[in-house]
Amino acid sequence: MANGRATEKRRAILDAAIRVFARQGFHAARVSDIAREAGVAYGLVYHYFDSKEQMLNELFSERWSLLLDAIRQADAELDSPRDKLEAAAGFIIESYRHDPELMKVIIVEVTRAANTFGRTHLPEIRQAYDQIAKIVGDAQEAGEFRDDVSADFAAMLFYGAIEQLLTGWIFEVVPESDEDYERAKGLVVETICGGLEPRAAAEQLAG
Amino acid sequence: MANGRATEKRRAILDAAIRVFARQGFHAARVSDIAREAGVAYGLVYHYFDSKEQMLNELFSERWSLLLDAIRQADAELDSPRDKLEAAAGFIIESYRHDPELMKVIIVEVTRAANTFGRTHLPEIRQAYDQIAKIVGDAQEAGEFRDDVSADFAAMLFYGAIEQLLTGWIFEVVPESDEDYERAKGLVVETICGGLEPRAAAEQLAG
DNA sequence: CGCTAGATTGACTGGTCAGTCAGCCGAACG
DNA sequence: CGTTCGGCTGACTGACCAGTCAATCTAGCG
Repeated sequence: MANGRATEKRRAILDAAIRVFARQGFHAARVSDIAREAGVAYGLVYHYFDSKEQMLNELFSERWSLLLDAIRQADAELDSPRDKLEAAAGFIIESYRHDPELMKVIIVEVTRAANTFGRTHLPEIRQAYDQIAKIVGDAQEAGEFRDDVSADFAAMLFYGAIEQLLTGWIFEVVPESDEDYERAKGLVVETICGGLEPRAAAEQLAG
Repeated sequence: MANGRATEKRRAILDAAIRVFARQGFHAARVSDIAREAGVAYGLVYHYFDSKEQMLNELFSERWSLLLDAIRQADAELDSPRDKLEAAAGFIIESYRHDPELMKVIIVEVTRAANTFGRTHLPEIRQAYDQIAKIVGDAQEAGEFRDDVSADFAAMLFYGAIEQLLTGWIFEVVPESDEDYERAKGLVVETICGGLEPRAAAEQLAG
């Protein structure tokens, strides 16, 4: 089927773009590099995409919507805020484990590049951020988290911490083991929540 | 004095570069923009600097060494790990308050751009990072911080959290007040330390 | 088999800019 | 007043590369 073939080629180009963007960075990536990597003529790239930038946008949005869904689902299906946050952190870390090149591109070229593409995607990025804030806010109302740290602020720290963690993996070239990933999921949440949760026992006893 | 004049011009170019990099980002910044902003002929830029990149490198290193000194000094002169971390966070936040454009350039173009210039400056960036880890590590040995979270890991979260905070200020265009800055200093540390400090009272009473 | 439409090709163009360079200006000095 | 030298000028060059386009190919259809 011609249509199927065409779709395959389109995908091949997009996948090649991930590899090239991850290897060279968006700016240093030439469209000709992507074409070569995909084993395709230069012009074909422009048959399927309007511009180099559009490829990056598509890669980002495709993946980011999955993240938004995952957080939304975690918020709906889980009870404790800790579990929710762990699910969110877990999804991001799993995304990296599953496709480090794509996550590298997303973080380095979009999420952490807020003056170029991040600008365009700021609304999407904000959504993830707001969802975390909502989880924290709900927990505060329920008395499960202390409320002297604003939910937005807490979300920011949570998000920044995870991003820094991935950035470390991406650039310090630490060869991460499966245990590292698993441990990290728990530790991020444990470290952050330790500061967010009221120290019930101590305060109740003290007060 | 001719020499003094020359030095002045050099500084003017560097300052113009800060403004232009902050406004347009390093990649979109043309050397001609910097020259115009500095009120200087195009060629003069190359009289004082070898390349556009060198200007960015110099801006970064100049400021970053101050940060390293500040953390080192805080570690040496203060006692509690909490105070040390608060001094570190405070210095970064004050740097932003004092010269937001320069900090924007440093964070956006270097610190968070680890595939381009961050690569070059990774050793310097790592030093800051390692100093935080040392503070945490010492606190763990002294029993002031829990030791089931590795010092490197904690440093990463601490650092990522602050960077995200500044990034938020930089891009969300939240008009920050002086109180915001002051509050943020305390809250970052309070939030992170809450998770790092052993809940002494509770555990002692429980155990 | 001839025809059409979409897939595929890659040479070419136009615009952009970092960095160069040949020479001008003005202050200090003899 | 002439000379020198560093500061200073801005037009120019060479390289690079995103995006275009006219031409070729191929699959399927009547």
